[in-house]
Amino acid sequence: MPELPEVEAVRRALQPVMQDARFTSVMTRRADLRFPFPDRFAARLEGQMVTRLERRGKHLIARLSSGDVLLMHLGMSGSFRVDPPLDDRSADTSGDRAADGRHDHVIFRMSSGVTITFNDPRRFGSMDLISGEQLSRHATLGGLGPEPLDDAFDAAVLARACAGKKTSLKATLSDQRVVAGLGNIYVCEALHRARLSPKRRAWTMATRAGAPRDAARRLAAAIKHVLNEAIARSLAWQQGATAVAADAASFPNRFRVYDREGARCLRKGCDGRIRRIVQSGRSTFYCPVCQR
DNA sequence: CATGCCCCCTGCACGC
DNA sequence: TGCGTGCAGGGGGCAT
Repeated sequence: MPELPEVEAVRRALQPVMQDARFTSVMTRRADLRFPFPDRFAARLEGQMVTRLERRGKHLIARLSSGDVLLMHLGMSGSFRVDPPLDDRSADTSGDRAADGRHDHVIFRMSSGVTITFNDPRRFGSMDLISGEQLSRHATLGGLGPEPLDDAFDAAVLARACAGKKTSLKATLSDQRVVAGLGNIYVCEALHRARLSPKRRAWTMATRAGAPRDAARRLAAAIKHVLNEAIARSLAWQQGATAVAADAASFPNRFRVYDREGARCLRKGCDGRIRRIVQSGRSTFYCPVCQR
């Protein structure tokens, strides 16, 4: 389930092979992912150079020399695979890669000779091609909240976003309009690190007498911490893998609460056990002892 | 507007 | 061993 850290790791892996390279050929192997590919998708990409590969929340944004913008989303199961030019490949390519080509939906051949393949079993991912003009008033991207790793995102910003919100902290942090890029896993992790209950009402983070409460400070810091840590881990893992992986949950033992129902809380001095509840139809993992 | 819920889809962990 | 069932979740859309 790629969230911000995994998408950022994918961006960094793709950047050297995509940026400043042209699309030599583009092949889609079905008519849609989450929604249909736009008209003339391949034709509009071919011959264009990627001038920048950016990330916003969980979205990948490739700016093209034509002025168009290629928007990519990994959904829940999307990943990219980078294959070197044919004559550079070793004879034995069996083994390490997710060899199932059944879900290879898009194949980019770049002017550098590399092939970039988008694989997505569940097809919750998407690709869209829009003009730069459309990008500036894109409903979803335009509505995204701040980037949590930017300096501009701090306790005061978070507190302001929480002001007046009657919903839970879990639902609030999962809302991409509040802060961009968090998903189920890192919301759980950040709340645990900040010692805040996922059930707590969001408005309790709001400023008091103009200053952010301690809880808001802890939460903003915890969000940054868990994301930075996860990015480092994703990058480290990538080094040893052929696939540009995007499945956070496939890393064993990397979470302190997520998917640890019934296990001991890992906070030093806490003897709680991790509980699983359902909020907005999704699993929440937390420690009822140290998270208040 | 805010909020909650359903749905899309497939792989996988279960239970029998 | 094989089959059925239910669950996982990002985000868009819709009902309340």
